[in-house]
Amino acid sequence: MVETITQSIQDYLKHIYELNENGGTASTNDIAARLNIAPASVTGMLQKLASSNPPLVVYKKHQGVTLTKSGEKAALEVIRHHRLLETFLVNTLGYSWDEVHREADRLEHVISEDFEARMAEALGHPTRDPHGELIPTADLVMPTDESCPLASLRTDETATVKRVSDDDPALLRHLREIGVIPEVKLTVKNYSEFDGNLTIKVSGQKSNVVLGRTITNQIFVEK
Amino acid sequence: MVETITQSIQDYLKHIYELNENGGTASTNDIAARLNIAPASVTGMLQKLASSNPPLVVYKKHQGVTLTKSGEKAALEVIRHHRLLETFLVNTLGYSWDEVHREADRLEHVISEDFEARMAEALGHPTRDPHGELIPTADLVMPTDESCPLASLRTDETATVKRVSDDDPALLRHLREIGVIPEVKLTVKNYSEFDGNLTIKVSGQKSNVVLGRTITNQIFVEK
DNA sequence: CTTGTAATTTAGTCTAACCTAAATATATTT
DNA sequence: AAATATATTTAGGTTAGACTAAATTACAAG
Ligand SMILES: [Mn+2]
Ligand SMILES: [Mn+2]
Ligand SMILES: [Mn+2]
Ligand SMILES: [Mn+2]
Repeated sequence: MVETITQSIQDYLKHIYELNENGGTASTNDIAARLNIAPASVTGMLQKLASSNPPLVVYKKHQGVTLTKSGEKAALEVIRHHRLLETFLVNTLGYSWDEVHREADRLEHVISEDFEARMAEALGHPTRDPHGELIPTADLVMPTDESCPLASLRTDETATVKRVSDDDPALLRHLREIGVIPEVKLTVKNYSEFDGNLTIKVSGQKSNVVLGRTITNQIFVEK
Repeated sequence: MVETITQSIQDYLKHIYELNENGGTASTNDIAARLNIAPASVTGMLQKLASSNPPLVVYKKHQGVTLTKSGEKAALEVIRHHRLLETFLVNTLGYSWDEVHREADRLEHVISEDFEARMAEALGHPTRDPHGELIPTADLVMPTDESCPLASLRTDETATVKRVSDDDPALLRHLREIGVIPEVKLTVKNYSEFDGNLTIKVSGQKSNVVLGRTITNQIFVEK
């Protein structure tokens, strides 16, 4: 009696997965904010996901949710679709990295497993999408991510950009302009105690850039 | 007050377009059969499409529907998506021609106009899909089709295959095997008065094949 | 430990798109 | 022209997934 995983449910699971990655449990409000849906509607859906067979989330009133094993598999399936699609759109159809997210957000729900496999094959089984985000494997295992926010670095530390947040096209265009893309090396020239600004030397760029917390929290690096 | 054209409506319009191409008006039952939906539900939808703003179909009780100009544009938009997608799946992802229809039937509703344009560009603005069906132009005009059913040919007539019906994967695999694909030449060696069977010599194939009415009505040729 | 605020849940509605069963209109035979 | 068969419509109902407004619970600060 495995109920159907609709497109809507897929989006819930995907966002719960991402919230779980950071904060532990995903709160009703956070899910609502991400999905642009009223919190009351989210509560209804969480109850449904928790009492489906098999349950997709673990839910206790007022305590948010975590994914069950089944829920996680379903989430990783969608995330794999999303990230392979983004890679495919960039490599095969010449999209730029700030344009792919919205397109992938719709396509992720309708491609077949065959389509997924053919993309992976055509792309040479990539492990990261154009924003550097890790692509779950075909058997739905998420590789471990070693990166930390650029915001956590201090003066004189050097690191390699691994991934950047993909949901703000304007930010992505800006990052491309200042050369902050995956696998690029950078050095922190200065840290400001007061506002948290970082002055950064990006490898291959002439002039330094100063980046605020909002941005440096969306860039992930490995030292 | 242009109401939203949902995925469901897109499918109605697409099938009404194709029914209009043959029979003039599309009947409730024919639409129902094509969409696998109860006739009563189709009536409800037709009433809605007729009274939307702008109206998408012309509907008078018990007399079936035809598309309005707006309805036709919306239909051609979906059909263009569908046929470009089929071409793209074959050319870029190595699908065989019997596998593409189902995939395209889902994707056609979710790709952006940008995706459409990029596909067309990448494919060199094709005019026919893998089954030989004509692709509406970017400004949504359907090229005129000069072909007639193979079933209408008689002994000693020669013609070029232009397109074949795309919705039965088993038939498509069979046609590929006997060499009946677009742009291939063939000659009618015999016509049977009784069952309508045609004996065909397909260019490039060793032995003749005998094809029944069900098949020869789904193959379209130009003399 | 009380009180105010923020988060969450409940209750009641709405819409799109389907369904079945019954009623009615049209078409085909006799 | 009537009788029958087929096609279509009407009526009433269901489900998924959203909404708003009101009620409740949890949490933080005094
Ligand atoms: Mn993305
Ligand atoms: Mn999505
Ligand atoms: Mn097709
Ligand atoms: Mn479709």
